[in-house]
Amino acid sequence: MLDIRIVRDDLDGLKQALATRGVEAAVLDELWETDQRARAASTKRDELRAEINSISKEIAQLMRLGDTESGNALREKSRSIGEELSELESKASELEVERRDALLKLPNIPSTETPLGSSEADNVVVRWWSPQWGMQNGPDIDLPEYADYQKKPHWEIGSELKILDLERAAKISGSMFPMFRGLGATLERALTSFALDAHSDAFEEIRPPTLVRTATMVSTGHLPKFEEDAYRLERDDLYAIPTAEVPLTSLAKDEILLEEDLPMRLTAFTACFRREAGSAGRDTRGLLRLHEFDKVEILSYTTPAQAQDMHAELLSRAEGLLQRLGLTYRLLDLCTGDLGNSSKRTFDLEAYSPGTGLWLEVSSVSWFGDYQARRANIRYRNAETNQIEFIHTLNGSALAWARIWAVIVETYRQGDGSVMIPEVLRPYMRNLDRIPID
RNA sequence: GGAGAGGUGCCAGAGUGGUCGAAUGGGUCUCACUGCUAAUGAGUUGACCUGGGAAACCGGGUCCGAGGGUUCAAAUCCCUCCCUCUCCGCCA
Repeated sequence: MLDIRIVRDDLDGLKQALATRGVEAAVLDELWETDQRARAASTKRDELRAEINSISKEIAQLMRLGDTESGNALREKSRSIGEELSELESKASELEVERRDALLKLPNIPSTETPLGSSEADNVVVRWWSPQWGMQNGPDIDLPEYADYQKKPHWEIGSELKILDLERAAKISGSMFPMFRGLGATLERALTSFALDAHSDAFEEIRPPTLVRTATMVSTGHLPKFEEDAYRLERDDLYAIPTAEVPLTSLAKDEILLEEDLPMRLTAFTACFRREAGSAGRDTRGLLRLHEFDKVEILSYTTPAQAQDMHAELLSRAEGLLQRLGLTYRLLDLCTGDLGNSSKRTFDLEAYSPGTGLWLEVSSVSWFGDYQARRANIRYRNAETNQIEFIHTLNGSALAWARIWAVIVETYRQGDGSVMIPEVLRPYMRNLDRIPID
């Protein structure tokens, strides 16, 4: 959520900033108008309340003195003001709700460093990395050479090795729900332990709930605008989380933190649920797009001053995992048109899938400024000024498993059809070195 | 799911219709006293909205789990919901 003061103080600047993400100026004009009316109404409401408050005090005094006659006269007066007041109260709260709803639907202001653009085609490839060539800057990519036996899509490898059973998963839950079996399931579990251990030097491991209240979804910006994307359990008014970002961001909801406790670093492994409404048929084969997948998330609460360094830290942690897994990836700086609603700046990491020839998004590392902190009402006391300020939130996937699983089985497929296990995972897989063809 | 008890400021805890943003104790911070620590004494200490002011600050409003209602007036009475605890039931 943006600070309403920006609308009041710099409407034109805001129009310009949000135009880069497709917000029309008229929307902001309307919000400005609503704010003016809301403030006028609440000022008037407060005046009437003040009057009733002081009359009530007078009545109390008169009654104590036994002057019931004057008291009753004042009662009558207060009652008639009360009628006027209740009209104003409902008008004011209507306007306040209208203002809040409009404000909740506005996206964040992009960082000045975020590249301008209107769609994912305008995202900037910053650098890429492969085990063969190491780190390279710039958008021009020479892919490592892949053998023909690596160019088999993971869904074929998965059924060949009996480690992925999409048919039976569909029987159980429908399409786009995966089921891993045997060493395929073990691989998922190994990835999880590997990642959580990798962050354990600085991050507190959390196992949060996966079903959350409406307010929790609003805090991160997933509601009210993206209702269609979430699974909802209507009967109990709960939502299935699309990412661990949702519960972790609300961990400190309504709290005032001490500056000395910042930055806070949290990591969590959860299943993630996405309806993927509107994306039917688009890159949905195998594990490319799922309704349910596992992910390890890293998240941080910081002061505004710490945010930039933390963004770099989260990014390098996510990249570090990809490198240790030996997977080719590239780093994208998302443009204003492709940026997530709540984000000021986002880097995506895409791993290369030799089996499909696609770059698969496996991590998204975002800086949200105080946008989510305002929604969740998470603040801290600035030790220097002693003022209470909103914190900044940042988070990133490290990493999203189903797609990583896919890229691993393709990348590490051998000539004989078996899949080599990346060395860093072997301790988590009973020291096996390969998934054999049986 | 059933029965009961409860949710008040940083913490504990009083307060059953007006003088309550709220006693008291603890904590915090400041000052005094003391050779140091401790102890003692005095003072201090909420958030949010809004108007004024360059600012310090001043005025008004809201907030006693949340939302609604009764009343001239609600922490206090009524309704709904949420949460916590105890017992019972069920259960991994």
